[in-house]
Amino acid sequence: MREVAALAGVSLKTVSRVVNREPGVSPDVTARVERAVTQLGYRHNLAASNLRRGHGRSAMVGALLQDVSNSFSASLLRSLEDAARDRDVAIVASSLDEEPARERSLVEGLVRRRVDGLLLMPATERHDYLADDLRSGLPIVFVDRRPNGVDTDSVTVDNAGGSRMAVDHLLAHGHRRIAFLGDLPTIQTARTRHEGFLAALRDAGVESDPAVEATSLRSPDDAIAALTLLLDSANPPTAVFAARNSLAIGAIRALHHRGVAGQVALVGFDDFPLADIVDPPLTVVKQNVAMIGFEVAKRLFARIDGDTSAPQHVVLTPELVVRGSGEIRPEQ
Amino acid sequence: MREVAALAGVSLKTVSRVVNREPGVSPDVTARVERAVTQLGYRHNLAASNLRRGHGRSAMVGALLQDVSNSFSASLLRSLEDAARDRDVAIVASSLDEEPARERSLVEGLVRRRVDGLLLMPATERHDYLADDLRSGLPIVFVDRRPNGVDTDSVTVDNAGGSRMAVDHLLAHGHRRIAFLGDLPTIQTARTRHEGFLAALRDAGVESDPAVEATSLRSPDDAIAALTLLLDSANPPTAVFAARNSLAIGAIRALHHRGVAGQVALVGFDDFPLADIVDPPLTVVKQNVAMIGFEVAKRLFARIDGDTSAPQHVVLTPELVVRGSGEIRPEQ
DNA sequence: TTGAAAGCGCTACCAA
DNA sequence: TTGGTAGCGCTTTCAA
Repeated sequence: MREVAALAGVSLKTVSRVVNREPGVSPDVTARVERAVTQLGYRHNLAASNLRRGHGRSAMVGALLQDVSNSFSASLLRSLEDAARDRDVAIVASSLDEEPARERSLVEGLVRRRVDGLLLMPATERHDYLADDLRSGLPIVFVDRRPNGVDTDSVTVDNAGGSRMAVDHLLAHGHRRIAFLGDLPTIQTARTRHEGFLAALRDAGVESDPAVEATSLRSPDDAIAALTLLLDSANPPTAVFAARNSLAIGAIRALHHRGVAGQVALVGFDDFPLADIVDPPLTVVKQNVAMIGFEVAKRLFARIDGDTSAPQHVVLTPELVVRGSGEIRPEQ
Repeated sequence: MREVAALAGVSLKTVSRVVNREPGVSPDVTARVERAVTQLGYRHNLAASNLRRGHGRSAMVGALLQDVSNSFSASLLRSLEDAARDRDVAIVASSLDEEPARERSLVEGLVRRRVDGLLLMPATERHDYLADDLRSGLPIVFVDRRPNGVDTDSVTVDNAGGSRMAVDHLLAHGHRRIAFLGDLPTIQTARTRHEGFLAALRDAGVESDPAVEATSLRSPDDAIAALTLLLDSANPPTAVFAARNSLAIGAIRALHHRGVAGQVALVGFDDFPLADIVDPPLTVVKQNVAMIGFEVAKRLFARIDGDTSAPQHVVLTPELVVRGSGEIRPEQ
């Protein structure tokens, strides 16, 4: 910048004015400065600029997702990006992989980078560690899971209600022996979905059987193994509720391997691309990801713009999408 | 930081030493400073730190993908992230959506943020505009598409060769009338895939017919419309080559709608999750995304670490994955 | 082992 | 309309 000023024969401050398009610079000088800028290949340094401006803003927000390569996280990221674009805010994205330690160190890193806000799909159980940052004014919006130990905005879906929809649907189609495939019970959403599953059975007067419930399943392969075991058991389930999309995918594979793809009913939680053209087309409880992303972005940027109202907890209702796999009736 | 120094009764410099874990501070003082840090909720400011350090590094890299919510871009992002994690480098991710103007403005924004390097899946045709930044030492690695007008590292796949594999496979199964579904010819990879398609037919002595070739298809819906039209024509194709994954998805839907899913052969370019459980399982030419991501990250961080050797152009060979849809023979 | 002063690149404030 | 000076939060250099 000093060089630009020298070359254009003006002061530093004037260059600053031109670069920031501040009013009150003669066209003549503006042109001279701009020529010098391109000639020297000068690049404005945003970090230094923001430092001096003092407002402590970086024009960046952090997005801490579970896994940017999974469709749910990726779609969320995209929604946030679309909202951030108009404001020239950049997004720093990272994957947590359900590892609490990683969450904490990534949050730390983002705070050091002075992000203006944080989208957090937490891997931790308790969030007290964020209290300091929240108090100092860092906007944090939780997504998919609610904050615990601190109070800040969140956007979640009604997981228990979603499970209930799935189970009620299977019950309505005559099933009484419904397998449950779920993720780690330490994960809030996984736990709630399991509870919803059990509650729906109880309310219908159907006895649940832990023998057809598998939890702590982390991957499609885990789901394949678990479901295959159940199918091979003496008293196999006639229907399956897979409480996460990757587990539904594993379930589909397992059903295919065992050659019972059209005979055992299956409902998944969480839609995914192509769920309508797998064989048979998958009935799912769908979370409206675009809507979630929209709400999250809305909250986050409202906070960044100075909204200091009480924390809001938006809970969206998922929707049952009927496609075929969930309407298979039990044999005989 | 000043407050921390005051509270701990030491100088600024000493706080700096403790925060950066520099050696040569007595344990006693270290403890006092750390207590003050937690008490005051002090957060180290990385931007200011990097500014003063002068090396101009930000510990961030930019990733300019086509669309972070599509599986190819998202997987690439994930690979880069995994490589960046060990180095405590953050990733700023954005989507280009094939819009050249957006690419330029996003690059500009990242340069102003002084990212240490750039992963670019370009939306532009010519890349001369990057010359200044490259000359000034910004590492840029192109992925999926090669640079044009400037020379810098790239990691791509052999698109023409991949198309050839697909077509040869269909020819070997007796097809002579093969439809082509492709994206905008302005997109380098789309063009090359089309050329590979034509070359394979030519080499096999099969005459190509523009009537069964549809290009400029941007979405699954475009592919559905185009293929439906072809299927309804007087002389419909017996096989389809869909030169991008989203077009293959559209093709599957179209074949289902027309009830010819098991009768018309289909090969896609680019694998995607679940391609093995759609109906029929999709035969594809697969790009090894993890490998691409690995190579990209390797090049990028090598450059950041000061590698100044001549630009490298890594070309990976795709692989035909046989699953069923591509082995359907023409009727009669 | 600790500290004082200078300055990274930039902009706010005030003066000309 | 333009310029000088001070200083954002931090680290470097050199001295104590």
